[in-house]
Amino acid sequence: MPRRKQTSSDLDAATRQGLDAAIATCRLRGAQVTPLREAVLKALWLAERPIGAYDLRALLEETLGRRLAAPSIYRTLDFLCAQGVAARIESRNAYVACGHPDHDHACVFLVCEACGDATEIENPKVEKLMSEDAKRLGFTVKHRVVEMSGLCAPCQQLS
Amino acid sequence: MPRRKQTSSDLDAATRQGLDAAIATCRLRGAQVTPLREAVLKALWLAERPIGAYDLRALLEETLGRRLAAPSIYRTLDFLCAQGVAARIESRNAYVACGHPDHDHACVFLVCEACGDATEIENPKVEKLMSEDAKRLGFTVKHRVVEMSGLCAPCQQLS
DNA sequence: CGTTGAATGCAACATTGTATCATTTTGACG
DNA sequence: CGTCAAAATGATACAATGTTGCATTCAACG
Repeated sequence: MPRRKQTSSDLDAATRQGLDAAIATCRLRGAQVTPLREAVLKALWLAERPIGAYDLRALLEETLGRRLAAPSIYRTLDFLCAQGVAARIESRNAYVACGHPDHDHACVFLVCEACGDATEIENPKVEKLMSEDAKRLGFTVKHRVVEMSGLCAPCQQLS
Repeated sequence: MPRRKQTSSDLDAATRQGLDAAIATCRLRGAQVTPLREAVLKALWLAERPIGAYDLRALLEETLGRRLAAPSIYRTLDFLCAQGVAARIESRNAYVACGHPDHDHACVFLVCEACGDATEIENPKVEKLMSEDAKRLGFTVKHRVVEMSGLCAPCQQLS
């Protein structure tokens, strides 16, 4: 009987790849990837869109078959965001798996108000311009939030 | 005894000017500027930095001398944000008076983690690049959130 | 005036996020 | 191995933020 990785056996190819890459990224940095952290990250990947901390908790309680306290969720999400393998969508109080964990970057999110989907893009020029603005003011940037809300292409067709 | 405008008699010049301009902007659009809305906007200007809805309520309860329900505050803030004379800082759950109400624009905020001050800048290039990204994806943008958190110049000196 | 839609008041509640401390797990080291 | 310290998790309670629904008041307009 062939042995398959427990972690990613029930995921499609792209998801498995992203998840495994994220885990590898954390490990390379010497960060502990505990079962809880892995489960939360996997749930984020499976959700495929931004999901609130409490919804995420409900999902996990289902799949893990046990109760999960709010602080555990938040701590884990903080960890994942700090590692760059997840991101918080500020305008939605929600979290999403991040597809580009390796290089330090500012994600730009396009969040559809209709379907809730979030598309993550990168735009180095935007980052550069923002950095220049900050530098001109002598401001040291720790974190960037760049989000657009509106209607995604598929949802516009429906209206 | 000279008659002075009640609204802005106890404000410095720049604040009075900004507040009056914001009120004028709303009126031009046919929006009602009620006493509550004016009081909230004035409090935002006086605060000079992002302030949470409940802190704002406490301030107003003090100056107005009466109780103020949470929904009243939120409705008023929603109105002011919709008019473009205030803005919500998503990464802080806070609100701030907006200095450029007339032209439709995406504000960029630099929020200092130490002193809490928020500097509002405009960068048409950033807006343009973001719009282009959205257009390329067929995404219709309704709202933009662009924020940077970190340390402002004065606060860096202290460390 | 009276009527109508907008704005506000009010109570209760829902959601989101934290503080604190006890307990368990992990990793390093002798 | 066994032990010890640090990290991670569990658990309870609570704080902060935001909303729903409905009653009431206000203001514009004929």
